[in-house]
Amino acid sequence: MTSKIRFGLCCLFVEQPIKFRTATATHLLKKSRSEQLEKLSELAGDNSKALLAAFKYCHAAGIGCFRINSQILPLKTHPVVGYSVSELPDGAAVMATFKECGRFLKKTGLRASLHPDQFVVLNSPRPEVVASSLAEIEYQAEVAEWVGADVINIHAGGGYGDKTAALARFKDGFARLSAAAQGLITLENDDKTYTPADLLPLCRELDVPLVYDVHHHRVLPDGLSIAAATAAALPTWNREPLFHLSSPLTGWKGSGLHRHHDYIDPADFPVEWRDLRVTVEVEAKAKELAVKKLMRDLSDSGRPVS
DNA sequence: AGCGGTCAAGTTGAT
DNA sequence: ATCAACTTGACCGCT
Repeated sequence: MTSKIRFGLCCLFVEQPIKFRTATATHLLKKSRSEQLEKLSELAGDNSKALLAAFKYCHAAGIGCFRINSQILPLKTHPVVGYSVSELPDGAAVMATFKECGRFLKKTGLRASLHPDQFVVLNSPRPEVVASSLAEIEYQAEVAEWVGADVINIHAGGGYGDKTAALARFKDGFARLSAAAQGLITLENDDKTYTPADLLPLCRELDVPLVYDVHHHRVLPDGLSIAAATAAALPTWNREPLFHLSSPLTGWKGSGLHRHHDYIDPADFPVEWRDLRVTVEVEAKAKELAVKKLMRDLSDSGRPVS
């Protein structure tokens, strides 16, 4: 049975009429500052309400975790149009709705996470990249505090031809985060550069949990079995462990390996995870339909297909 | 209403 | 050299 597994939905819906809005900086730059803030306030207000709807849907559907889009507060840390919520005309209402999301989370036991996107690179050799990355993480930590999210998951960054030096730089960047943000950061193995074996020593040293992405591990293996990587990842967590699962678009042979399928092939669900009490975020293009189908597939048979 | 061009940001690897 | 991929298409301006 999979009753102890909490499945997570990532950011979006395909069937539910729940939409998150955003804006482009190019468009906003044509407006006055007050017009910019008015527009951003409208988007932030809509998104805070959409987030509450997303939480309510997940809870009702038996989906145990929701990943919040980085653009929940659009362009929050943009160098020109960026803003603080208190500047927004409806800032107080926006914050109140986020805090209502937090109360819903606490009441229901739903979990929430954030995943800053590819532009957040704490180990970049370029100071301006690190600076913008720190700002983006601190913004997401603020949102996390309002809504009670307990994970801000990032990748270690680039390799730059010397992974040892690059991971040392990661530590420098991490040290510059606030204590609150440090307590939320997790590291995920990627499909290009950093394997679980690369990251586990760093995770242990910094007390940062490893988000074990089994798809990335299958694409970029390191000699660790799935069982070994799972067993090593679990003790890095001081809260419920969180893993990632997806299926390749075009099967495990040939190209297209890196791309995500609409749904999850239940055979890709590791048997090693079956009896764990963990969160598994489902990365699939069919979104809530894929999460619900996977839960159905795994419970119908009482066991993952193998 | 529909459609095409465009969108803040980094890094890697396939073509 | 260009560009798609990444957690994800959405928005704007034109017809």
